[in-house]
Amino acid sequence: MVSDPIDRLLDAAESGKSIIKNRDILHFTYIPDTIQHRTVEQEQVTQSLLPILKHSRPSNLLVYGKPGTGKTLVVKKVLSKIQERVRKSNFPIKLVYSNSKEETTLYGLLVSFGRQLGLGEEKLPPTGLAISEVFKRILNKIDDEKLNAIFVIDEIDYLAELVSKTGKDILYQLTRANERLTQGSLALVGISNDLTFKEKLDPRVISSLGEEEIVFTNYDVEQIKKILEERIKDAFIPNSVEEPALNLCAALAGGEHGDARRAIDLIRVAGELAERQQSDKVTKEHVREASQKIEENKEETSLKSYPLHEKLVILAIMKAAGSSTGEIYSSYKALCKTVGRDELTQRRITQMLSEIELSGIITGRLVHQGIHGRTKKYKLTITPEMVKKTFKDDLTLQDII
DNA sequence: ATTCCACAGGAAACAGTGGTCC
DNA sequence: GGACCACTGTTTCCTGTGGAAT
Repeated sequence: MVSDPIDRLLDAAESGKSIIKNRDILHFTYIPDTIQHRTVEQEQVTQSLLPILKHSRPSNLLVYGKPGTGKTLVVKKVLSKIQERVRKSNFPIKLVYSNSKEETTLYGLLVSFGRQLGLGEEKLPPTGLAISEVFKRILNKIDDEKLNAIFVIDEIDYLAELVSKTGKDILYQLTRANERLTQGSLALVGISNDLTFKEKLDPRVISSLGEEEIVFTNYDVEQIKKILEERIKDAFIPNSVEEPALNLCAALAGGEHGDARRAIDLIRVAGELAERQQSDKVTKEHVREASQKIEENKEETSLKSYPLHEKLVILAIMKAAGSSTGEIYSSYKALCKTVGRDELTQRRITQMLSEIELSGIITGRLVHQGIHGRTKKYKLTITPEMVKKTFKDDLTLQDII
């Protein structure tokens, strides 16, 4: 009897040889207790939002911390607790959360706020209005319903960037909104990964936005280890994660930025790998493998998500490794010709190259060649096979790979 | 000491899309 | 149906640059 490979895997999965008993726990945001190592910060955040309980407007608040330090979770937890208490006292506060990285435009961010305040499509169309008009409608809504709104703006550094790029001073207007409100109030909670982002802001905004500031320090390796241990206790069957594996996991994530999110991802993937290999323990090797796999996945997804011209540029670099912008550009032009697409200007391609460089798929090095001018030499950081593998599904590219 | 290369990369303008408002 | 708006991806124009060659 020949066993079908699909059946074999399904049988194995069903036979209960899994060492992860609750997968959900292995996601960063799952248990509120992820942030139990953040008691000081929890207190600080609560302190500064306390005025809400006394029915007055709290100070604006800025929260800093590197990714995976639990800052968003803390803010959300505190606010939801406050909201719960306030609900009983029938003092209407309205919590509004938005992430400026997900809402890629100023307009989108404001609309997302408006939606959460209960403005429907007819009051707040998804496009077409002037930003100042959207703003006015939001303020009117707050005033009309005598709301005490709290806007939580996650990754506010992105918003600051948008503001400086477009010249529309949304942040300034938001901080001054209370002067225009007669019935309601508006408080801001900004969350940022970047401690230096304030430099980009208008000083007037800084003074009112930064009324209170709280910094989340990075987790150290010991703390990450504790966090992992707690998760492992609940998510894995007992004794299925070897001590060295745990240590390595904490070291890898702690060494980077003290990123608990990454640590938890790592142990989850390692656990899944171990299961797939029918191993009953998660070993150091699994963690190493997981770390590598996460890297590769990142590369693959970012490669796949590039639009056509970016892909052509990457292929051009691949065909002429270690070459200068000029060479890449002519190689790119040739590729455009073979696939029958109009080529973009060199200026645009230089820009693309720096964009791709940011993602880490290629690296560039500025070289001065005396009379031969200066140029930037690029090369791939991933293997050409990887590129070929991910691009081979793309019909337009099939001929040139 | 000057010149001059081969670009880097900033700023602004533009075209096109998809929408509102009156 | 024309004026206006936001936004994206691009083009156009531009200034700046370190060191080999002269």
